[in-house]
Amino acid sequence: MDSKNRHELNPRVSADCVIFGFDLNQIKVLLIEREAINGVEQSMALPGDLIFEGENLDTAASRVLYELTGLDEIYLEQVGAFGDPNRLNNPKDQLWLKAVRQNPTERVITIGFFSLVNMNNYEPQPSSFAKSAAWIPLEDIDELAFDHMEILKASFAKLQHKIRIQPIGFNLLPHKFTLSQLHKLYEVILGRELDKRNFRRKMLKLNLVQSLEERQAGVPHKPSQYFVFNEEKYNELILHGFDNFGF
Amino acid sequence: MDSKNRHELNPRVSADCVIFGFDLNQIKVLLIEREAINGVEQSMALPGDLIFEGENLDTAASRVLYELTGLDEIYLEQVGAFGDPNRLNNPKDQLWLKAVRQNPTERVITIGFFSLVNMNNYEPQPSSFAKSAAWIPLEDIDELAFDHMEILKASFAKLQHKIRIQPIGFNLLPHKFTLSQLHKLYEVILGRELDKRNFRRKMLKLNLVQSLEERQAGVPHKPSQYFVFNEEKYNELILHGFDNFGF
DNA sequence: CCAAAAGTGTTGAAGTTACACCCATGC
DNA sequence: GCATGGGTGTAACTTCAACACTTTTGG
Repeated sequence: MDSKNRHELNPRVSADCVIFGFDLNQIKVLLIEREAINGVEQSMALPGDLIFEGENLDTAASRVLYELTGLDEIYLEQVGAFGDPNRLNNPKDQLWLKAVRQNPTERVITIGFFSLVNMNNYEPQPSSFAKSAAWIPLEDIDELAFDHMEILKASFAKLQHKIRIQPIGFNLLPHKFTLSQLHKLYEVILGRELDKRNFRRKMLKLNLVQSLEERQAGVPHKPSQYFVFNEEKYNELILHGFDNFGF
Repeated sequence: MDSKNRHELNPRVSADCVIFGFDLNQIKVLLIEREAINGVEQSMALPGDLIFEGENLDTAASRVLYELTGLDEIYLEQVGAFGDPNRLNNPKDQLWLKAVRQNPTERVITIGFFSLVNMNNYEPQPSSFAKSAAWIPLEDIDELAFDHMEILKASFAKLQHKIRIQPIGFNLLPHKFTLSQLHKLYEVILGRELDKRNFRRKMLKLNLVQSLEERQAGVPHKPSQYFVFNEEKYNELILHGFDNFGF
């Protein structure tokens, strides 16, 4: 490509990120609140941006994530390209694009990503920029700008599928966690109850977690043991064709 | 988007198709042979094209498939977007692009698809156009133009994964087939032997195939029974959360 | 002592793997 | 009658699903 363009925006291609978090009770998504335009309220939107000419697609997604949250080295996975020619043509969305884009009617293909973050590592600042971000419970989201609802649904479907095959859920948890927290995480992602004993048995058999001496303190019930994720074991399992968590 | 542009090409986005076939013995891929440029031989390439401004991504992929093979209503699945800024910058590839593209140095993001076809429905015509197509055994392919090798690998990995979850393999077979052919298909896609008796038992238990009265004729061994794919049963299984073929 | 969540084993059913021989046909 | 691939059953093992009570803590 033309080297003169490397730091210019590519007006035809963007990256949008579905950022999942887990507050130990439910799945949340980090969304952008946008100012009303001419008095018309705007739906929330996924964080995203046009890519730079010299930029990889996943670098662009990482950049969006970093610029919003300051977080780096985050689990990120491409979900696919979304390119309906009419994806930006909703009148409300057009209002907004006219306010912020040089050429608001240009067709843009977006590449959707999802990422998994430990919510504790990012607390949205009230209106830190013009646009402010908020963690919204997944189940409360029923409308988003553009085709972002479609991207969100595809992302969550991929997460649901992938968590059964690879232990990516650990990216949503703090460094130390209890088995109950992990259990709850699997239940909310898969959308169904999992038998507590069977869950623990399977998880421990996989050796993906190792227990610490430390226990919970200050809880009004039997304190739970803390665990950490065993990365070496994970890498070993990946090599040997680990592909079934059993759920 | 600007309606004036609907029938123009979008110079920044293309669709490339990995077209898989199965000759009852091995997996083949339909590749494009390209003329040498200035005496420099060109690697084979995946069929693909820039998209039109008014065109959906999967419509563009279908169009590529249709223009090449005349086939319609083919199993097609998006694999993802491939957008390395240097993906077109190999000198040999640049030679070719200079010969065929208006702006050969423009960055192009491509959306990769794979499709599954019944090879009997398309016999490449020797040089039917300037460019001719050929079915190449998957295992013989070790070099392709641009980043097409990467797209091929991602596509095959997705095929391998998906065939364990959904019975998409039927798209590679003739309308009537034998269980041995189906068995062989699974073996070559998964890359390992599967026990004949266990395979048949599982497949029959799923009720995804139903036997015809008809048997093979003219074979120098016990003639095999023909089966057809049971689409109603498939749709029923999809609804009820069918997600494990058991391999 | 009460409420709350942590933690723990067993059993029956289902599914998976491994394995060897007879059958029908063309030549 | 021989070569070729088609077609079949069983037994040992592993995995999965279902299920209830005791423990530890804070208040």
